[in-house]
Amino acid sequence: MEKRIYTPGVIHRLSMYLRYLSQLDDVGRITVSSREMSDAVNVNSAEIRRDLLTFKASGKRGVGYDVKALISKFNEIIGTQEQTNIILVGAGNLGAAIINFDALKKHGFVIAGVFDKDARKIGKEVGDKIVQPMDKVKEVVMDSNVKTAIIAVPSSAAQNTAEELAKAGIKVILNYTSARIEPLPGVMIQTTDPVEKLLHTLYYLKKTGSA
Amino acid sequence: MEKRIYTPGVIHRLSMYLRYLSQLDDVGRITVSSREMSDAVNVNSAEIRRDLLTFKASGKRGVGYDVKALISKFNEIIGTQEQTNIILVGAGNLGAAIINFDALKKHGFVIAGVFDKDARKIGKEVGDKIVQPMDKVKEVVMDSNVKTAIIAVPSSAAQNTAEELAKAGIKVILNYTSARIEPLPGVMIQTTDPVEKLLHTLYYLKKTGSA
DNA sequence: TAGATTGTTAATCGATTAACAATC
DNA sequence: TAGATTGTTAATCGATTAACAATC
Repeated sequence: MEKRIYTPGVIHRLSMYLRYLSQLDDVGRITVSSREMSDAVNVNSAEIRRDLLTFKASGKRGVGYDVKALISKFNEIIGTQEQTNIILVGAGNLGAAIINFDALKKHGFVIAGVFDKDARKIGKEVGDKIVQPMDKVKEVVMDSNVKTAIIAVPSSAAQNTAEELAKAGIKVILNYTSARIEPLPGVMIQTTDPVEKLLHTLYYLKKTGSA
Repeated sequence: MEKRIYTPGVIHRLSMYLRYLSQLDDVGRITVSSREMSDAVNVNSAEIRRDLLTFKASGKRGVGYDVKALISKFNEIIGTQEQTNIILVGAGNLGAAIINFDALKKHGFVIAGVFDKDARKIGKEVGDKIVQPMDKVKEVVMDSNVKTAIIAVPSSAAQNTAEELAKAGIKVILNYTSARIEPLPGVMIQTTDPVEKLLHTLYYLKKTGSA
């Protein structure tokens, strides 16, 4: 597995490149220039070349880059090969949406268990997973060597859920609610508001009068 | 309405400040120092002071900032007052999750209509909205002066949906799927992958060996 | 006054972009 | 060769941070 760590900005552009390159590959394109990629993904062509440089992907002057070579290079960097088990707490709409995102699978993350507090949800099938009660978390954490949990419960339940997860041995919590979670000893907490980027965009559109 | 446009970075920090300040206000705190805020939201205290400067929020040296004053200032900047109507296409899990985010409401965005192609979903209640068929989009766009639509359909349907929306008079599309949408004349398209930030964080954790 | 904390400047850091020689 | 496009350097831009005088 590629060991270098890139900034979020670079990784973001990388996913955009990948998306566009897959489209090209689908229609049988062999090479692509930084100019073309620039037009398609709206990133300055010099920046693209510099990115490709840091990814150690090289092209042919006067010709461009090999589409398939870039795709396999990028997939390697994103780390699709190595599987990482995570669990998901909260089988509501947001949780269900997360289960169904193939982007997670595509990036090598496997949802090893889905949990919910709501007795009515337990035993139900969501996506291709069966919802389990919270007291099963510990077992799954041990059995599947899980360190990371995504919290997608109602904001009001976020803090409680985090504390339960900490007790069950979870080391990293991705808080996918809009509530702040108080620090817990020995646990890394990352809050990611699910609509944040949507809001930024809307905010921008509103201010510029386009929305 | 405050007319200045701030960068996504600033707005992101602003929402974090707001979240923390509300907590303080709830427990009756009157003032807060940039140091305290810094500890709570993990942003350098100098940066916080500079942010507050650009927001034209002032404090008292040796004391700190007034909590309530900051809150109302920030709400003003985010533009909660002025309502903007938008529509949502796609009443699946992701769509339902979007409807239930009060963050949208809190920032002054009103979902004026929810639409879906799937005949089985039409007429059903999702959140507090009734799902309508796609051929009603035009009507709602006209009646409620809607320019902006959020697309939360399966990736495979994104392009088609965008084209239909363009025909119905939509000017701005927020593509909340992981598919790329080809440019459409007269329409601004913004793609926001719903799990992107989640993936970045996971990617980072994986590479550092913490996940 | 003494201690704390703001307001603000200047330094640093990192990311983006322009430009162009190298070379296919 | 002529045209195109990479690879790479240097310039620019913007965001973050350290530092500290002003002042509550």
